Amino acid sequence: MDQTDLKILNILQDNARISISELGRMINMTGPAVTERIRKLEEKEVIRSYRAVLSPEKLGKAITAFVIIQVNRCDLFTDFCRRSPDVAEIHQISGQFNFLIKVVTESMQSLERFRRECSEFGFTQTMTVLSTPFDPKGVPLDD
Amino acid sequence: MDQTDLKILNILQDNARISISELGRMINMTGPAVTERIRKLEEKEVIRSYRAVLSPEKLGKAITAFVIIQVNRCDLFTDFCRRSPDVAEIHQISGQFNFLIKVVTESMQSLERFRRECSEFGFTQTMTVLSTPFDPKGVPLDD
DNA sequence: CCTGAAAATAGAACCGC
DNA sequence: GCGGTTCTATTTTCAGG
Repeated sequence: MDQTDLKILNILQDNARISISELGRMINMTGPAVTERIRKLEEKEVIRSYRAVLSPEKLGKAITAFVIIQVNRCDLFTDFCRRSPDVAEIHQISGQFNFLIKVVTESMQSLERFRRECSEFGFTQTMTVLSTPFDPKGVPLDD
Repeated sequence: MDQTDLKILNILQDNARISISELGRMINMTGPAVTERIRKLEEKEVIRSYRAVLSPEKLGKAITAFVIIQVNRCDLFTDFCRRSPDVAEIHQISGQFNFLIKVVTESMQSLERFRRECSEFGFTQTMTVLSTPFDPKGVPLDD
């Protein structure tokens, strides 16, 4: 894991669809050398995946919210979240509440429906997202 | 925005580095047709970006936490977050706390340092991530 | 890590529906 | 508008050094 790898990661983090040859040009390296480095970074799972980032609002999901919840049956709740199309992320956390989940859903109605389902598992608190000042950053890498 | 677009989005959401021709094969469409649809989806910003998803832990960022905070000077705080390398995400939220931020940082020490900096802006509460049962899902699209 | 040739792909122009 | 075809330039892959 050297400077070159960090450069590659920084570029792919910003533009996952760049061609290998253009990436190579940017860092003065030939295609095969870049390909091999990327292969190793994928193998070590430094790179986990390549994803297109979509706009939920333009796909009928107007509401984003974070729900924290205090549950007993952790496995059951995790399974419920895995199956729920409204759950985008789930994290087990320290503190009074033991899960924080990110919900992306159609409307306030569907959010409320979801929250009610959740309350079967424990006490919840909902924080609706009003705005997101800037797009999620990737992992900051200094090369 | 039809079934075909949804199929394309689903595929790119899962594998942003797939070749246009393979994508075309998967949905029985020629390359140029796929390219044109993707171009329009990018233009409409249904597709916002293509990103490589990296493992923070494998890049020296062992700790993830969510911090909620009650601030008065919103702009100042947002600028602070924009500049901080520890802030991965920021959301303005409803409720007692008005911001929720996702922090990805080296260690508990650096998290505590960050939290102290934050407390200049207002009352904070930190929820450290213990585990993430499953990787963030994309936007669920039924085609 | 580079080179070089073969295979695959992407992009542009154009056609028909 | 929509997608298909063809042709060319570029890219990717794989062998070998």
